[in-house]
Amino acid sequence: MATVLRLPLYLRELDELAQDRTSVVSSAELARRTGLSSEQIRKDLAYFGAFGIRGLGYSAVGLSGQLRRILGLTEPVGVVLVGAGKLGTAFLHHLATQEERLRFELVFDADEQRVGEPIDGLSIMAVSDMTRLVREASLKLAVIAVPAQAATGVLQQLVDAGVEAVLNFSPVKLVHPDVYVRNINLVTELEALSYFRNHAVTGGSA
Amino acid sequence: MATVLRLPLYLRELDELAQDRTSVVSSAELARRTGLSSEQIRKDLAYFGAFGIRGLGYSAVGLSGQLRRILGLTEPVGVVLVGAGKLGTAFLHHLATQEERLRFELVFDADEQRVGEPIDGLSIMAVSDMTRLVREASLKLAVIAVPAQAATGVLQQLVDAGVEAVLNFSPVKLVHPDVYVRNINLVTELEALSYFRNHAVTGGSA
DNA sequence: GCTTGTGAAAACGTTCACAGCC
DNA sequence: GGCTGTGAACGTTTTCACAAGC
Repeated sequence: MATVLRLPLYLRELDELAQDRTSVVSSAELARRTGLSSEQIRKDLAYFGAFGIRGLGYSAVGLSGQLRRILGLTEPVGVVLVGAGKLGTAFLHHLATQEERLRFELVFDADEQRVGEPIDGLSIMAVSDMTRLVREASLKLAVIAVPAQAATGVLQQLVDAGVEAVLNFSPVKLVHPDVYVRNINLVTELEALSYFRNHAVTGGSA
Repeated sequence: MATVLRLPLYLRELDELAQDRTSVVSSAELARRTGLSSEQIRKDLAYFGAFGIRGLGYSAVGLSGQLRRILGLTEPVGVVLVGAGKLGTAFLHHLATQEERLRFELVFDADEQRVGEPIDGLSIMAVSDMTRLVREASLKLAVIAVPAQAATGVLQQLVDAGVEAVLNFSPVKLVHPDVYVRNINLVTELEALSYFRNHAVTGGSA
């Protein structure tokens, strides 16, 4: 659902506004800040309930709390990273510095040589221990950043370990009947850019 | 247009199949390989013309050529990277090793200390020279991987330099009337994952 | 017989317009 | 008066069903 992908965007703005605990924000103001339309924001929020006050707007603190509840981010959520190559490492670092609600707790890499290597406060673990360690830590969210040929196997191992949602950066589209997989293919995105350059389409998304 | 975002996916599979220059592939086979439905693939391809042969399928070599033409990738395309932090560097490396149709030709970073630093065969340039150098190299595609507060300014400089399409990884949604901007917000994607974990939605996208 | 190409239907997402409420 | 919440209109994307062609 497209709506859900926008909630974190709102949350980000609200948390900034919520530093003044009394601040009230209108859908128009959120629209300005996020680059979306105000009616879209109202529709998105109304889908989950009536959080606003007519004539006034939304309480920043209140709405932020609602969104955190909806997203399941009321307390920090642990994430497992598989693949400590350049991309995985960059994502790990990105998250460690930019986001406190989500936290990588385990990192795995297929390269035995690198097991034990410290990386942004964590230590690389061996994939052979993955299923056990992920299960023991009760991690439900995973990021896959491994080469194409390893991706399918890694996904199955993660599902076996109890993971319930996966963000996949490997260049193969992963699908699994039991868990939600979101695929992001960076090369594909860039190649598609080339089309839009030639066709002067303006605007964009996400 | 959703169709365009899938063309690179087809291209990838076709190029693998096209190693046998006589190979012919059906939409069902492409569907299996890409995780999409066969009718979707036929619709996508039919949107740009009738490339198949009824009863047989599509010539891998022929269709690959058509898609390259449609995407504007018949010859290598130069790309400029702005922001040589962890994320930008990872993307640079990723592209250098995984994709020969697109090639980063210039890299910029705001940190003066890093100007001249070698990076995957390129040398980091100063942002102060960006507009001039990008224009001289006639680059039309750009990737932005800079912190939020710098993103808007960088986008405008790139547009001034003649860039026509942009892939933006900074956490602010960029919009510009004159060029196509595709925004990818990694933190947002991961936060949304948390929702899908809690709601047992299966499947995924892109 | 097998597979493409396509109109029609359905699902999904966004925008519009305004009634309802503070 | 101002802003939310929502039904209706619109547009896009996907799925269905099948006729057309090798």
